Amino acid sequence: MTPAPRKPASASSGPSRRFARFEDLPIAVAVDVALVTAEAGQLHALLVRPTAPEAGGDWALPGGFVDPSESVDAAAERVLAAKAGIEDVFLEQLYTFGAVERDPRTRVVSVAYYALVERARLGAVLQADRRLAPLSVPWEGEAGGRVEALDEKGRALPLAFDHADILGLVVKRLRGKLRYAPIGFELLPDRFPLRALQEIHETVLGRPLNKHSFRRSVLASGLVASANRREKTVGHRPAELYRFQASKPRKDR
Amino acid sequence: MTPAPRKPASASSGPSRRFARFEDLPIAVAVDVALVTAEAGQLHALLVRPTAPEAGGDWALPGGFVDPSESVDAAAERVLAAKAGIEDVFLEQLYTFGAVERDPRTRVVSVAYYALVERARLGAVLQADRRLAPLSVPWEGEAGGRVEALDEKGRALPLAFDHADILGLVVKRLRGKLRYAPIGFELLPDRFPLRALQEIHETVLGRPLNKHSFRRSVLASGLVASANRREKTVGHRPAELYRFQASKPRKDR
DNA sequence: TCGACATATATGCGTCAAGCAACTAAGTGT
DNA sequence: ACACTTAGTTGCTTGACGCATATATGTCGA
Repeated sequence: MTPAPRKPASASSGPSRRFARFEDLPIAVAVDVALVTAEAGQLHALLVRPTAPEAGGDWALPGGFVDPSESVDAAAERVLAAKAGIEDVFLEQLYTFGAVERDPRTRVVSVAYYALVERARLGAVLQADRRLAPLSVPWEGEAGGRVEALDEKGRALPLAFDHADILGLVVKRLRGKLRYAPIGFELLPDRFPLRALQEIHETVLGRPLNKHSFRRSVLASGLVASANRREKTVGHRPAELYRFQASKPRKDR
Repeated sequence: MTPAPRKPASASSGPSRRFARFEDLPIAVAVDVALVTAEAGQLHALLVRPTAPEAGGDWALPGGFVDPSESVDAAAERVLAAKAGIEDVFLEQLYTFGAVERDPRTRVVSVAYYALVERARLGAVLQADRRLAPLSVPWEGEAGGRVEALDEKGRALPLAFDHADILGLVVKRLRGKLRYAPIGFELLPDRFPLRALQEIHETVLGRPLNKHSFRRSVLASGLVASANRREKTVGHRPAELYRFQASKPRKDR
């Protein structure tokens, strides 16, 4: 999974070193955040190139160590704000990666998060050092579900550590969550045509959905309300715009 | 959420203490394992009384600190084997609890796991210091979903730290997972009547299921196969016994 | 030995959600 | 006026699920 040095750094710093108190155990706690959006039928994630060549110069998810005075959740928010300038978005813990040698330098346990944001909010972030890379998402049933990040020519970008695994799990989580949670709205602007929501779902699930069925179920869910407005189009009938509505007036289940 | 001392121990050991290397950051990494089984229509979890009165003498989930030389997953397995004598069971990461003051003594980030096992495998474990406590499981839609552990008289046992939150999340996870994963079999012996599987599902979901529908969907799933055997009963028709079958010969979806 | 009893298993049918296809609606441009 | 494109609707079919009821298979007691 990771190249080169195999022994953890803690071992090389003294095999018989003892720690008087458990809070001195040399395990660093970090967070990695996958900032995901959808555009043109593909999922995209924000990647940064580490300034230091420690990770082999590979592209990486924004991340950082957890400060002892902050909660792990707060660390994820801080990282997202510092490295992407993004606040107040859907941010949820994904999974904790605790393999011994996931970082060849030293022992790091990383709590991975994923955030969802509409594409338009990322404009200011996309600079030289930071990029929004499209993800090559494998078919749902495929073994492993390993996800690659692609550059502008469709080549796979080398990802640091186990960050490809993290992205793979993000996609799995999104697919599972879409079945019962309204996460599609996180990737859309305030007002949107139903077709855009369907495209989001199809992008996440990786398969086409029936227009009538989708429309029927979304409207019946009570999660959307008409904005009494229409989109501006250039050669065809404009679609009605909807907005997300938190209330969920279904009977039960 | 937790009583008494509010300041983390790291602060009291020197407010301006610096750490030369990030691996000396004073955050301890621990695992807590909820060992869950089902019996008589109720979920049960294994609780231990800490030998030291550090946690206020409250009942707690089996847990321990992660050793720098082992993965977090391995630590969970080790804790389960050491404190419950249980190996080779369904064991899955649940969530990582990272609030600053979840343990009033010092900063501990805990990776929670849950394990499923059939009741019969727990026999040797239930001793004076360890107990299998029934869980009072709130109704699905209920706010918070906080779960209590009950003693033999139905009174709520005081639980250490945020362990009640962990148990609440276990129940939520089980309910969600039951929809698409065959976790019911983990709680049953090798051969079982379908009625027992339905009882497991009803216990986890907290609501009755239609017998015909349940039977139909389970048999259609291809996950069970007849064991060509019947249970031994004492006054009525015996049920056919089934066994879990890994293959899943459905077309898709 | 036979019938009451309890639980298992099957049958029939109504309801509802989802899928497929074809149709109508509302814009722009020639 | 008519072609073109996308939006939205209608009708029908299929399949999953729920409820009620009937039949099956064992034990047990009169």
